[in-house]
Amino acid sequence: MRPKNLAKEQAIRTIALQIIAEEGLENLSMQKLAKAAGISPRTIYIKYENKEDLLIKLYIEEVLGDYEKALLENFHSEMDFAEGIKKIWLNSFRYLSANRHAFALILYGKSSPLLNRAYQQKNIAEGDYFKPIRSFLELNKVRGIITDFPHDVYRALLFSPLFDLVTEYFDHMDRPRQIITEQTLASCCEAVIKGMLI
Amino acid sequence: MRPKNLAKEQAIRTIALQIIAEEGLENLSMQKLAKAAGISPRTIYIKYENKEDLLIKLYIEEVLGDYEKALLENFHSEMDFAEGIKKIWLNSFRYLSANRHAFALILYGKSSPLLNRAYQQKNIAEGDYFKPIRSFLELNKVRGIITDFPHDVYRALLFSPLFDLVTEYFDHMDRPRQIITEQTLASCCEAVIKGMLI
DNA sequence: TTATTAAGTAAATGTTTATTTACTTAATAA
DNA sequence: TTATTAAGTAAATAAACATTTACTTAATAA
Repeated sequence: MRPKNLAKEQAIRTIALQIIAEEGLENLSMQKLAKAAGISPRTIYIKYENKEDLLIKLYIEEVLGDYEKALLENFHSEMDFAEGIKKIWLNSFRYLSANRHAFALILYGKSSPLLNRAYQQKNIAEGDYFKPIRSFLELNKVRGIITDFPHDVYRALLFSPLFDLVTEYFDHMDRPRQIITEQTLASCCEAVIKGMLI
Repeated sequence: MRPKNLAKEQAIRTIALQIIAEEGLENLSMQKLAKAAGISPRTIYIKYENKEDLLIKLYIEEVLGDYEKALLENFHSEMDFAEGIKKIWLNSFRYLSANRHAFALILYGKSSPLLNRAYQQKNIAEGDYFKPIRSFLELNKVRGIITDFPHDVYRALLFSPLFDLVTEYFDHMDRPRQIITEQTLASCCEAVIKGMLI
């Protein structure tokens, strides 16, 4: 039996993310992807059932999976609160700024009904969101270190300003002056920490 | 000369937003839109040059224009800081939760390169973002009430957790239990205020 | 060596796409 | 009343779309 060419599978993923980041999800077509990856359209269908399957697997398994791994590096539920939050922010920023094409698909995950639905289903199956972060917050809540908010509020405070600044970071990179730095990010992180502390 | 039927123009906008919210921007086609609006495809081209023009005008002029108006209702640059922020949050929440189809396009504004570019160009032409909010923040900064952050950080803290919670609010409405309330939002708003105060 | 089998290709499929053509309608201004 | 004109329609166009068909290739196992 002829073995799979893993470089081709990788090319499909890489080029798909590139097209999504540069031209938008609404301009990704199977033929364009195949041509840009230097393969036949049929080859995409060896691994993926159809276009929706490709997008969902790319989003859930590849992109979110990788991001989750990077996010939690050297993070532990028992860390000091401020240290833990700073670790998450720095891990996120490092990963997302080094993977701007992946970041583009993460952003689509918030707007596209297809990807959004896939994410909800994953959460129903695997639990709401990154477990170590959930228990970290729970721990600091019961210890009386942070205010008792619903988890949605913790998540909103913790991730959304960070994502917003990463977007801004890329926008500025494409223009003359670059305003957002790791230091800007750190100061925003401090504000978030302050807002959560009792 | 035959006069324009304004109801048809309105239908194009309303139905376009509905399709984007329910099926995604990537599944909006001119023919689907025309059929759903009960008009001929040609009629869309009376007002809009092409599909991109329709999307950009819908986003920049209709949706963002309306949101900006709603946002600033009864808001003044000279307001007390906490009062001002709460006003913005409540105005936003009221508008966005009453206009979920518009909100869907606002979310695409953050992911779609087409809409994102249009937004940048609007900002270059008209100034970075909502002017009264900008001067409100500037005023509170020079008065020593809030920490001196770059404006991108203010914006990230002020708007992105709010948007995140509105998304969550809609998600929960589609499922059995509704968790996010105006009160949840208010508690997140308090955390944001706390994080910004000196 | 050769039969087997999945990987992979090029080209074709039928459908959907954005946009246009050729025409009709409904109002106004003369 | 009627000529004019933009609004509007239905149907057509050509390109692009997702997916499949029919075939070839490259490895393994016998």
